[in-house]
Amino acid sequence: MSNPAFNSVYTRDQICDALRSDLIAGKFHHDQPLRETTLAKRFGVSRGPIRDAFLKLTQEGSLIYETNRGVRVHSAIADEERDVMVAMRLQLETYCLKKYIIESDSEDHAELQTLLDQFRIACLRDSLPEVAECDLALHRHWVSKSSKNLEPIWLGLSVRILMKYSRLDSFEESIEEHEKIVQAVFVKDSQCAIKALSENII
Amino acid sequence: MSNPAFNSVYTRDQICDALRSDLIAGKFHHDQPLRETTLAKRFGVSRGPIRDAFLKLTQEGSLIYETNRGVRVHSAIADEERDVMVAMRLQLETYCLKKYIIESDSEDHAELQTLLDQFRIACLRDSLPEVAECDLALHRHWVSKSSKNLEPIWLGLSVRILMKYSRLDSFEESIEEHEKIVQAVFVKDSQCAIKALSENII
DNA sequence: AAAACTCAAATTGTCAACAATTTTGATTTG
DNA sequence: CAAATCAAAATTGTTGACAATTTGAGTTTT
Repeated sequence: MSNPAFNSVYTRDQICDALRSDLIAGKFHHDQPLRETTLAKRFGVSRGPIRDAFLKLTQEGSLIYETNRGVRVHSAIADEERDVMVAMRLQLETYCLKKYIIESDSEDHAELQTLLDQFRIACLRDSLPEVAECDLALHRHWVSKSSKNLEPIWLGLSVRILMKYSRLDSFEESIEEHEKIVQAVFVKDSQCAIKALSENII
Repeated sequence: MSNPAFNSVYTRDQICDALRSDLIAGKFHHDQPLRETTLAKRFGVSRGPIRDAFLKLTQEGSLIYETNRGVRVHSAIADEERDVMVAMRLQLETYCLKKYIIESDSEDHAELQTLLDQFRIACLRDSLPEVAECDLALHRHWVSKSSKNLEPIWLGLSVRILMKYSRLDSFEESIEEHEKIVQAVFVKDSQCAIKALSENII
């Protein structure tokens, strides 16, 4: 929320990421319109980069665009639709995690450990936006390492799924789930990792 | 390819659709960079709308964007990745088709019939770009009617899958497959429609 | 001849201004 | 008073200009 007017050199992608975080964190209402000029001021840029970010987020599915009317936050998805998305995401991540276990080296594992630590810290802080972001970053790690082609598809799914439940019931439980996955990855136990993953993504 | 300079009032989305068709039809090579100015001239607009279209296509996954270097056509996906995408797409369309069968009215069915006819014509003409486009339009019909939320995700998957095989082996076979699906839809035989769908999406 | 350097050309990034459209609020009309 | 009308304000759409960056050809240096 606090964006210093000075030294604000936001790139397209940074603006996009910042807005996505806000969306996941539920800082905007459903159907709330987002105004180009308002955000241009907030990020200290002109409307061009803002429009770019809007288009990306629209394609991801978290914003809706209508000609001459701009974008607004997407309305909530139905439980049924969410179920379909979850099943698709699980399919995608299962493939990526298997591949990751085979191909990852110790450097990757170190990075994974860091992401897990950050996730744990966010949970302990009880900060929903941070937890959601760290959750996303953790999963993104193995997806991104496994397939640059699947990554954008994964992101679209995950954002919508996270938006639906801005409420992760129990943070402690969530830590345990992720630790289970990462542990299985470290010992290269594919089957166990997939099992833990399918319990996490629901 | 032939775009009259006069009366060229392309909107963002039209440009996006036109480029997507070209991409699916294989009119650009893999890794070929797309230049903003070149396309701006072709569509008779300034660079702004072209950038918008690039961003959408990038998010869909058919283009790759690098800062200060613009976009280029995405490189081919691996067979493994394609298999994952196909499985995801099938899952998504299965849900949509079931829902469509329940909810569609006679007006929808008339539209569906039209799309099927157009697909048949394109096949008989032996024009790959047209066939690909009609194929997409047909499937898009029931996806779009069933879920505006799933539509963008579906599009991203389908475009990449189609790009991989710009070669549909047999057009006659493809007609039959689609006729089977549509027939089952008309008589509201969900099970049969899903079966035909799963034979079509491979 | 290969590598490093220089500078112009091509290309993308950003912006501010203006045009077109939609929304808002006040006013008129029945 | 409700509905229709109209003008002003807000907002998006598009453009051309300029800045920043990358690319590529030619030159120099080793």
